[in-house]
Amino acid sequence: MINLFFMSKCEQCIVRELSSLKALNKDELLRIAECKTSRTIKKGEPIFEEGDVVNGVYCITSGICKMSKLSANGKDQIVKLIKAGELLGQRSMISDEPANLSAIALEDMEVCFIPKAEILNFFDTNNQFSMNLMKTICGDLKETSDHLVSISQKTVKERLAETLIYLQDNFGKNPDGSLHIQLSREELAGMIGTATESCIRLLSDFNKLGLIELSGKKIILKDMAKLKRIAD
Amino acid sequence: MINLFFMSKCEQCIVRELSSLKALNKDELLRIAECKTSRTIKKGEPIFEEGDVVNGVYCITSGICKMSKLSANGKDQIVKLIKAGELLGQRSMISDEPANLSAIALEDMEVCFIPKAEILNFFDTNNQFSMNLMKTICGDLKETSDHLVSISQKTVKERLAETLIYLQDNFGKNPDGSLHIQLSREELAGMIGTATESCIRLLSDFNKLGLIELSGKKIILKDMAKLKRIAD
DNA sequence: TAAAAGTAATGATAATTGTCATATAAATTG
DNA sequence: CAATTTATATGACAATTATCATTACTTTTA
Repeated sequence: MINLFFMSKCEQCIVRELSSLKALNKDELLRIAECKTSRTIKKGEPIFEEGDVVNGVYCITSGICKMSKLSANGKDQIVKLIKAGELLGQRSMISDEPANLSAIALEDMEVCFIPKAEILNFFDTNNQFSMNLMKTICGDLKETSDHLVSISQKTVKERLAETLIYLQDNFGKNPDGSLHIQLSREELAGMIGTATESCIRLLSDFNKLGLIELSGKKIILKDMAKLKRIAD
Repeated sequence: MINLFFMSKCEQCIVRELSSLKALNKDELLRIAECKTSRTIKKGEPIFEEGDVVNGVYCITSGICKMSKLSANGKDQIVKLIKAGELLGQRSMISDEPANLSAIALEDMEVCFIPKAEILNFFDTNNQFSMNLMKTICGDLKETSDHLVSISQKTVKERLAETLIYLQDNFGKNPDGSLHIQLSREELAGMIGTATESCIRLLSDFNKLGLIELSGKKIILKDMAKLKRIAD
């Protein structure tokens, strides 16, 4: 009865729908349900940090987190954002290395932890699963390469426009039209790779030009066409 | 007899020694030897270009190439360098997408092409091979993330020092002590993500400070300690 | 609710980096 | 080998971006 309960939970889980785990059959899901542990993470808290040994994979059931790295000058570069339905920690598990990036909650989160042994077992016995995992990581690699080229070749203004569009496209907007994802100015600066003040200044410029609207912490994209033109 | 000949060639191949292919057994190597095609690429020529459909994987038998992407402003960002012993085109093969980056020879190269069907077959039947491939791609992902943070957070001067050290550590030096890999100033600028003139200027500065020595196209690293300190 | 702490906004200024022009050196070609 | 092209180097200047200082606004905490 307890097993059925857990199994049903994993079966209906958003992570199962969206991630590599969709290749798992009922038996395999049952095994996960039996070994997984759930955790709640509060906004601002880490799931794991750079250098931690992560002996498994985290499934994001709800919430959003940032994957970032502290650089020598003390600034936090956000490499990637992760939302519900995705897995976390796959790379360091496969490479058998400590985490290269910190994962910190941007809102309250629910995550499930699946131990490494379980995942590696599926990797060996379920080709569709390993192929899915592989494709996910390849997708990450492409995204990161493109991000690298963008940071390297675009101006801060272009990157800000690009990032605002990215945030709306990937995390949606609230009923009032503002970006759903809540980033501080410092975090937004960390995403585009610039100083906080430069980021704030450009947001003000965009605001004055009517491209966006700022009300408190909320950002509303007003002129997508022009933003897209700036972003290239 | 012909098969034995080819098999022996693949068995002794540097790519077999160094890449994911080391997991293949004699039978599997024989199959590769039978289906592979070899090619010579001259310096400056592409193996494939951004957008090309690459229906397999290239083994680099000799030579070095750059993986780069043309950005909107016409500059070529070098994302990665690849040398003998490595595989090329794995990501786009697995993602089933056109190449995201161009691969262009920096010196004359010898490459072997292995069709996709063959590789995917090994992927399904040889767990060690798929694990190796996975680890390679995970390694690439880590490297690219770190490169991203470096480009985003370090100054051009820091990145130049870092890149010069990287080039010496990974591609060695000639008998006269100069960097073995031959990059034009434009390419070096494309690696560190800056304008060609800025790159040239900083090389001159490093030269005047005695950190490096420039003689023609050759670059000799003279003061590794100081270069490392600059690179952080 | 008032004080404190943190976050956002803006000005002033400095440092970094890019662009354009031009000179010099090296490589290629007829 | 001279002529042409290409790559490297440098100067002058402009644009972008960072840093530091200050103020205004929000949120948290006592």
